[in-house]
Amino acid sequence: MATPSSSAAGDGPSPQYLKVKTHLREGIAGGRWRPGERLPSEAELTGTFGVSRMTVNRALRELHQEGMIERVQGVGTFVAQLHRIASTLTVRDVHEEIAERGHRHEARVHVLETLKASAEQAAMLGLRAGTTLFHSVIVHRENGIAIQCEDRLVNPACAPAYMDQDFERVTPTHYLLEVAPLSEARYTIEAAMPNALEAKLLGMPRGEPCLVVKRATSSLGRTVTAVRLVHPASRYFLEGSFQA
Amino acid sequence: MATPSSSAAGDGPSPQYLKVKTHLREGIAGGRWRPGERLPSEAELTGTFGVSRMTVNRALRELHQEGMIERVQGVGTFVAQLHRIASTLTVRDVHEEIAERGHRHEARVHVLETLKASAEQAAMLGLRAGTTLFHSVIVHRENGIAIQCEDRLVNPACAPAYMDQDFERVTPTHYLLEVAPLSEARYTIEAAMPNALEAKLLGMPRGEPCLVVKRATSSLGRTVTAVRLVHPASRYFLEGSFQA
DNA sequence: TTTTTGTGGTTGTCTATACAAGTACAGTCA
DNA sequence: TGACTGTACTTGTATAGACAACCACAAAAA
Repeated sequence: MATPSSSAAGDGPSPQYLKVKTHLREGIAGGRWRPGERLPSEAELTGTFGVSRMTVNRALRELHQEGMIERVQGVGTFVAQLHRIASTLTVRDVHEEIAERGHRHEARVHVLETLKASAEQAAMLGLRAGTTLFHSVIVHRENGIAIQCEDRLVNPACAPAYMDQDFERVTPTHYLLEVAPLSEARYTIEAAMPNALEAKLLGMPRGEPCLVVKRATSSLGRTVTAVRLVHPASRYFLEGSFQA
Repeated sequence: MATPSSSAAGDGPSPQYLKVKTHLREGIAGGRWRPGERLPSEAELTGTFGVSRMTVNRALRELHQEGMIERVQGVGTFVAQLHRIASTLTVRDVHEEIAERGHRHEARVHVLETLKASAEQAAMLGLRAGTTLFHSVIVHRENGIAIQCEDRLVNPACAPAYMDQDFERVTPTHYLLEVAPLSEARYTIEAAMPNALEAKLLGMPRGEPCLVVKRATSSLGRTVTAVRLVHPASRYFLEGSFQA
């Protein structure tokens, strides 16, 4: 959320629905209402704050979307059981990520080829074995230090011109998002040792593990690309935060 | 383009605002509107769907909250640049996670002690060095297989009775969430080699890396606990999905 | 006793209207 | 030319009212 967690700062008058929202949010965070406990009804809050029901409703609806409260039609509104710590983990384009830190991004293309899909590769893209695929291996550097090795398979039907791009200037992620609108992605995050090629390309000391993100992206029901992003443990980690 | 377009379906009449929402969402996912392009104004959508502006506004506001569109007051509504794949990564209580898979969860307490905080430990909890802290090391097993080593520091001021709990029955996460309402958490995810103790407790083969989640949890502005969760790479990974 | 029916309270959605705040642009004035 | 102003359009917020859907609970009926 953008706005001040506590009462309105100097940015001028904050909207009414935000006052209701922060009042409830602070009450929950402060233990005024415990998990499972019932909150005041919309009608009560309408009276308390002197605002219309629609305004109260918006506050409660947004708190519900944020997972802070549960609502049951005909019964009432309750504080959610917060035994989960959920937070949006953003897996961004590595170029953007580096640029945002104010650092220099370089990419070096080590492989850019077409190949016949093995059974395993075909399965990742939902195609038949033997189909022609595009394959690229690119190392990304932040201020000269290798932080990611990107090993990617691409479905030619979704990005026919993939082989003609200059991936030292535009990242495959960026290009593919322009060519095929993103509709779905699945990913896993795991630790692993790099294979020989990856260790060499990343210039990794022997015995150092990697943080590996595997991601498959679909557009309009077709799998566009499957990528394996390998990061040296000592140079890269994911972080996030959760605010109740 | 007439009205509802597509997937309304099955469960009876879906709300009007959802029809507007899915119409726009499908248009964006299908490339009808490209990233950066301008969408119809609220007034136009009002006419197209024959609903009130408040209903259209709700649809657009929710799409904005979901990161699908950008809105500029006085200018218009635009398709967001989807150069990021954001998804809620849920870091749950390990007991719940295992139970959800229908498996058996066991916990074994290896350390449960009070200690004087080192400078580094104190910093993690925002306390002064030398303060008394609680410390626990617990190994969690799924169907008898060790999948997590939980090394935790606890601020005694927030959970005075921590040492009296039976953590083979209730996980520290669960207990602490009951004692101190969760208001904020920060975490990092990284790959690392286990230290000697962790490798032994987890029964890990030599040379296998770990997925490490570090998390600090705050309640009412005070840091309650800092935990390091170590998972053998071969037995544990995180996964998630993103739907546009 | 068991079943049915009403009734009041609650959330979910929708409307028509209103004003505020911001932007873009054409037209006007110096 | 350049600065200013007015107007139209857009989104942001708020209101009062309405009806639907749903639930809990008490009262009435079997």
